[in-house]
Amino acid sequence: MASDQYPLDSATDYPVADIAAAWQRERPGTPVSSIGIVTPLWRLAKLFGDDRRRVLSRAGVDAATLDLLSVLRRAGEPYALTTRELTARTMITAGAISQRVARAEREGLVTRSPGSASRTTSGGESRRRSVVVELTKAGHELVESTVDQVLTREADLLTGLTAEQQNQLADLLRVLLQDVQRRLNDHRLTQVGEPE
Amino acid sequence: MASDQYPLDSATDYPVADIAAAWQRERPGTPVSSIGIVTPLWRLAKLFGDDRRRVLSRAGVDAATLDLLSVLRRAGEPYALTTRELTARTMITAGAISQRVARAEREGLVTRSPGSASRTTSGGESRRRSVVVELTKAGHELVESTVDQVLTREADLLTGLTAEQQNQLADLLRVLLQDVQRRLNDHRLTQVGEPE
DNA sequence: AGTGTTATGTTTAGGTCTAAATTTAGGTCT
DNA sequence: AGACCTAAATTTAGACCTAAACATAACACT
Repeated sequence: MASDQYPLDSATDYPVADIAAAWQRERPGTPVSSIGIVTPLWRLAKLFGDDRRRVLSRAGVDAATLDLLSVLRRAGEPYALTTRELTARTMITAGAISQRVARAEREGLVTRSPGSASRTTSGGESRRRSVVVELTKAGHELVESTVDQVLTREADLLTGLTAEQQNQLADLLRVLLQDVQRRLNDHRLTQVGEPE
Repeated sequence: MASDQYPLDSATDYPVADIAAAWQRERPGTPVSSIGIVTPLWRLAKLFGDDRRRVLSRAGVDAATLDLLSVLRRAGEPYALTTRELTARTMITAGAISQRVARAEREGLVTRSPGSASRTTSGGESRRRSVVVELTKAGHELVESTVDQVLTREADLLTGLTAEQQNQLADLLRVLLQDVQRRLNDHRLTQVGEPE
């Protein structure tokens, strides 16, 4: 049976509201105000992530690799970016990019080549050492054959909200994301712990 | 320098809107409607998760362990639950729970003991074999000393939204979460791929 | 009681990530 | 040119997770 393994229905019986209530009961005064947002945010991210992984496993790819390929594909011709640019667009560390690229290269989905001979590109940005990652034919095809499937699936999962609700939600998330990013760039943990 | 490593400012320069636009440009017809919700959802979950991890690393705990301890703490006296109950409340697989508990036990934060002699508990639920995980004094103290810190920090990160916006967002997320959970329980991938 | 079934837990293999250490190439300065 | 500097990329160690295989205790039924 499958339901032994999958926590698909997990936490269904433990609504987010109960968590805040439990803290209040156990530790009156606990600042629970964030729970109503942060917890469902995590749960939804997990559900969407797990679902995407399962959809992609049929195509023989993992979500991390497809993410890499998608960034390259979206960049448009010639479907090539430096490692540095990949890091900037991907929310993961440079080390993780290295590993992603190494895996994808091993599978023939991308190629890696020493970046252009520098010599200050047209602009003025002195690209030091750089590695250019480029989509191969196989990589390109893999994106083409899976992206619509993934995005269609995810759109389906959102149909529980009306179009208007979806717009509202998207707006709120956009605003919050921007603000949180700004905050984290400013005081990066500066005042959280002890005065030093 | 630290900013080499941390992708804290990551994707700041690549707004979510650009992703959908890029797909439209590269592959007209791609169903991009979900991107405005799913992508910021993931980014926010990652930002909050990374931030929590950093806050907790000062206290010498990892987020996964604190999550386990918190569930036990919130359950109230006697701060003990079976592995099965933990799995139900935690959104991760039974195997992962085993590992979390093993780690926490190794650090003296919880104890594990063979469950009660079954004998159909008061209700009618015939608890088969079960393992009871219980918070130790050290585990209890660790929760007490970190929870407020974590929750306060997260509430701070949300202050970019007005109280009303926060309520709206929480409502939408609650509705969506419930609906997505229901959908995943029904057709678990049933009609996604090829007809078989 | 004996046998099969099944709920429950644990282990293992493989994959991914972060943070920190390390390597390497391009630029700089004298 | 030679020594230094430093950005960029990679490697490594450790943590965590899933999926699947495995182990085992309780139950049910004859």
